[in-house]
Amino acid sequence: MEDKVAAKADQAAIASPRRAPTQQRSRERVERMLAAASALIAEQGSDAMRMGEVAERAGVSIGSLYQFFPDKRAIVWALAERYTAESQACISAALRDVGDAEGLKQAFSELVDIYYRLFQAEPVMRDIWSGTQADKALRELELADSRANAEFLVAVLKRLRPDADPVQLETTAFLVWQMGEAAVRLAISVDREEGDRLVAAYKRMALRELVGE
Amino acid sequence: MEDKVAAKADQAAIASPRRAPTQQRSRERVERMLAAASALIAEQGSDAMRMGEVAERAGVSIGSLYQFFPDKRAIVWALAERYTAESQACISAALRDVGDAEGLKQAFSELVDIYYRLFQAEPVMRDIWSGTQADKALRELELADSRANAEFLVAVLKRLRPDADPVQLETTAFLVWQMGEAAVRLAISVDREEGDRLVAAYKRMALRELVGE
DNA sequence: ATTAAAATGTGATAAATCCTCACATTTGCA
DNA sequence: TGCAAATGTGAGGATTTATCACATTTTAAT
Repeated sequence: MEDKVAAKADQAAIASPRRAPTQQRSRERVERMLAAASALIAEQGSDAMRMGEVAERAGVSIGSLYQFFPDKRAIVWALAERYTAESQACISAALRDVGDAEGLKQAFSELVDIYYRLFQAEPVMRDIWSGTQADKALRELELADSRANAEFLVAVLKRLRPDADPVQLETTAFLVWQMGEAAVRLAISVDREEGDRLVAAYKRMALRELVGE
Repeated sequence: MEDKVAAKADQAAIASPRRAPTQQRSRERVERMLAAASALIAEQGSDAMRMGEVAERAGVSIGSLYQFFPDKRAIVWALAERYTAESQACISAALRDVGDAEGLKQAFSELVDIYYRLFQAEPVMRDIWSGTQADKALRELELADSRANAEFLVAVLKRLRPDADPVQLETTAFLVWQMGEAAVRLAISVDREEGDRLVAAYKRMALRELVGE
């Protein structure tokens, strides 16, 4: 019985490549697979993406695909991981040098804009982070990513308000960050004009919470 | 070619029962189908729910199931519609008699608590509104529901601040409402203690936006 | 260079699932 | 009563994921 539980826990944790490509040849092929998947997701969404089509477009057999990805979700996960790594670097850089409230306003506003534009321009990212809730592993990746990003925010807040309750700051930052992701997802699912208004409203709300107390 | 496009557009719009049950017999059977689906979703989630299992548990043939529901999503949609209808009535009642800022605080805080507890207690609702993003039709149902609920809030705000920009009020209410749904979904996906803190933080943030200006 | 082992590649096919359809039965009603 | 509409059935078509036994290529040790 314990085995079953352990196995289930692993299932979510593994997800990544079933077998790491060590040779040059296979590394290139895996790249082609990811590129093919990315293109198909952009065209039809990850749900409509077919493994056979991914293999065909990557110029490999379906067997090869499953050699490196244990299942369909693993491909999406792999793409999602790249996005989170990239965006974390970007966010960390943007918040690293913030020293006062005015700087936070600037940096935060800019980050929201970047995120908004990214979602508008990147169908793959949009698809992955919109369908997130359906996939347990992806959901957890997103939560972990969000927590990591919120930490950057917490670091800034601790500098600006050293006497505030740390737990309170953590909660606020995490909430504000998640609200931001939700706001952007919402904004891209309505028409452009309303989306812009919603993002602007979110910015005001978030900044009021972050700097004005 | 145009036919294909038209058909695809309809596909999302129809969703509801393929054929309305007019006789008593079939109405009862449809209820059994929905009850079976509800139970299975509570046990395993809507994704793992199998049409064959729904039919079996409802004591009907798979053919009967498809007589009244065009596809799997339609069953989930039907359940979702009931929840939205119920909750809209509840929300409308709670906000109808609000006359001043203090009343709004009370009513809003109570609504958030109810919503939070509902998500904790209702696995079906949790499942449906968490996997929302994957299904275009469901996503639109949720958006429409959210807009309708935001309207109740707008009505209150217009009473409290008759000189404010109506468009601005709409935007704020819609955003606040969506953030609330996101906050509750977030809260139930972390441990209880953190979830409580997040909901409390959301309440403060939202109320500050709604009444304090 | 030889060769064994490891890594990689292939595609027919097993398995799971959704949904349809031709036909049977029951109900409402003229 | 009898007929048309509504309802009920479940085997089977169609699609798609994922596996597996076997073939080929690469690595590295002798």
